[in-house]
Amino acid sequence: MGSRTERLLAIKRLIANHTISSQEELLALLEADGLHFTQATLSRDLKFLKVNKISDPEKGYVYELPDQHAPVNEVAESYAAQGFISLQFANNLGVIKTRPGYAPSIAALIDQSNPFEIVGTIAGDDTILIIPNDAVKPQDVIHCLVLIIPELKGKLTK
Amino acid sequence: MGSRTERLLAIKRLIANHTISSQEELLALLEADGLHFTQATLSRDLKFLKVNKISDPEKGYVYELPDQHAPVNEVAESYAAQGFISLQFANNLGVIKTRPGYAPSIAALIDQSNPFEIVGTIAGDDTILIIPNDAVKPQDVIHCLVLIIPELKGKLTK
DNA sequence: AAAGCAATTGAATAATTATACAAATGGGAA
DNA sequence: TTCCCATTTGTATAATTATTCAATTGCTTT
Repeated sequence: MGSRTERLLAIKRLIANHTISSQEELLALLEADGLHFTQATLSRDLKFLKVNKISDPEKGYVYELPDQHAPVNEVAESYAAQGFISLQFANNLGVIKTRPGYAPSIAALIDQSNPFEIVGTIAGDDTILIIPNDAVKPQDVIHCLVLIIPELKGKLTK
Repeated sequence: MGSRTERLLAIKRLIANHTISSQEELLALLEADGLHFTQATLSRDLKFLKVNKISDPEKGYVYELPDQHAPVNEVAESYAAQGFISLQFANNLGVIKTRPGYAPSIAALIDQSNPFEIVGTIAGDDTILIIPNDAVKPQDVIHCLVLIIPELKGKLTK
């Protein structure tokens, strides 16, 4: 079951919280989390996640998650954030309630950043259905949404 | 003389204008420009220039220049741009004239982004002296300043 | 359940990038 | 100039990352 997804989530979390400069190093952290696999797989995962390697004053180069925070203009983003009302989960499906008419624009933001955690969204007028990937838990979806629309931070209860 | 600097400038220019995914590839472009040296040197140069390698939909990963456009807040930037009057060169020294009192804040922006082309700046009240690196030509300094303060584009005559 | 197919993975290895070390180069100071 | 010292560079090699290929795993269909 969800082994690959679980691993991908762990990789994202580790890169977000640590300063890591090689696959070997990341591999060790994953081992410590009980996830056991090889460098070849990790190399493929990093490529899949579009992880970048950027200059770091301390460690030369370190891994960095791509900007989920898409290059969409900020106006669209704060407009969308304004329409957000709530997020709830039923099993692992997410349902966002918005002010009337806001659902499509918020869903568009999510679709554009296209995180692997979310397979797709369906927007009506004031409701969005979020379909998470296998083995992705509500908490992961929430984490993801905050990266996409920073304004949501705080509005999303755990 | 100025061979290293010339090479660094060429590397920046090539990375800015091409989509390059390996040192070997970059090396070939430099050869085409008449610059001849080895991969080891290139590796060191890329580290020196803090060039990043980021995910690219077409070529997997490609080199990207670091944001000279520093993480300073945009307010400071547009404020500074507003005070700019002119830039002139005497030999290879640059002199920026600003409205009274603006020199320090503009100089601070330049200092913060710390491009290798500029060794340092000295700001009075309405004048900034820009001291370029060996072999760096006015055109390179101009190119550099536009990256740091985009608002200057157009205001800077070649 | 068995067959078929696509997706995932590991082991081995290829390809790429970084570095140790020695040689060369480029200024100053005497 | 000559000596010294620091910087830069190439060669060879180490370290790191990507990929090939075969094996395995997971589903779907029959």
